[in-house]
Amino acid sequence: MPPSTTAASAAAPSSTKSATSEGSEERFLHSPLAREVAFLTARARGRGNALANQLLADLDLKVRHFSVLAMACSGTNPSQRELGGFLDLDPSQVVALVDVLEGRGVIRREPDPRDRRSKILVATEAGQELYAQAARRTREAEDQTLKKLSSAERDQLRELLARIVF
Amino acid sequence: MPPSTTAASAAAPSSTKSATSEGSEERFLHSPLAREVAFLTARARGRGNALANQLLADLDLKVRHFSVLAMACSGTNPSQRELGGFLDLDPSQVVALVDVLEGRGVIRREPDPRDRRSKILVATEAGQELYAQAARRTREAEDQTLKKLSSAERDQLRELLARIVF
DNA sequence: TATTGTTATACTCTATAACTATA
DNA sequence: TATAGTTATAGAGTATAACAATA
Repeated sequence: MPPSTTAASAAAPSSTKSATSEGSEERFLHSPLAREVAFLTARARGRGNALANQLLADLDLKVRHFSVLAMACSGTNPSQRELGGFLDLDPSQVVALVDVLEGRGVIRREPDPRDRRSKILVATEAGQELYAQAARRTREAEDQTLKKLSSAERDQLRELLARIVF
Repeated sequence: MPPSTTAASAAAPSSTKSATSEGSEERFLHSPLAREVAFLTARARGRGNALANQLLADLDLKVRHFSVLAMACSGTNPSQRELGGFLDLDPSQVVALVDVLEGRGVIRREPDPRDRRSKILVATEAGQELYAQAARRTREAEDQTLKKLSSAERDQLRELLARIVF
């Protein structure tokens, strides 16, 4: 998911919300916009991202960094270019994210035997451990996000989403 | 998708992509990340947003403006605060978006009889027309995004997404 | 001639705080 | 005292162009 932007606001304390703002949700449920998949996915990603960023905060990670770390831990040995393509990240963004994670010693840039221009991303020992902790938190975030769905419905949602994005 | 950000890059010409980047998608399909709903919704929102922004470009609209216009046309008479809550927009962002749309003469700020602090958003005649044209384009974008799904599957996806975000 | 990673830069989007007018 | 809208500002996130090394 990309990015972490809407994070803070969306996941912010809901304690201070006014009665008016709260009750209006129901009123808007039948608006045409509420039926658009684009709107629904945007909202889902906003909420999900916000929650995940919140749960990852104590590891000093954001979703965007987590995604890179996850791919470095996946055993697929992605090049920076490939990673950017998969995560919808600009090559320059990949550089910045990898710099941070490499600076923390959790991933490494390794030379590609097939192409000396390319750099393969792999996780270090410490990276695998950090990923294990982080993945626990993102699983918790997902579980909370999908709490209204049964196990079968969750699989169904995953399958439908995968079909439209791959 | 989200707002417009990832737009350009994601929807950009795919003609120049290297063979390596293209083929790697399949290799990453079995990575843990590809099974996370957060990742899938992020990617869906990114692609959808990019495509919608592209199709709305000739109307000089972006998804974020379209969303505000759509709500102003919905007959639900949202206040700016309510709109921000529904669209996950900061109050200050709402001001900026409404300024633009009001400047174009497609929506109006009307006084709230119940609360003189609040301002109700409604569409003008021109706004309704612009919305009609824009909605045609977003429907086209959605149709293209969901082209691999049957009608029943599309409804199912909408229903599942709605359950987790409302 | 084209591509990978990199850097620098600008632009968009988002978040924060402070102000006003109402409540 | 709290809320709606506004303003100004800063910060993330993202996109663009140009460059060196390699293909």
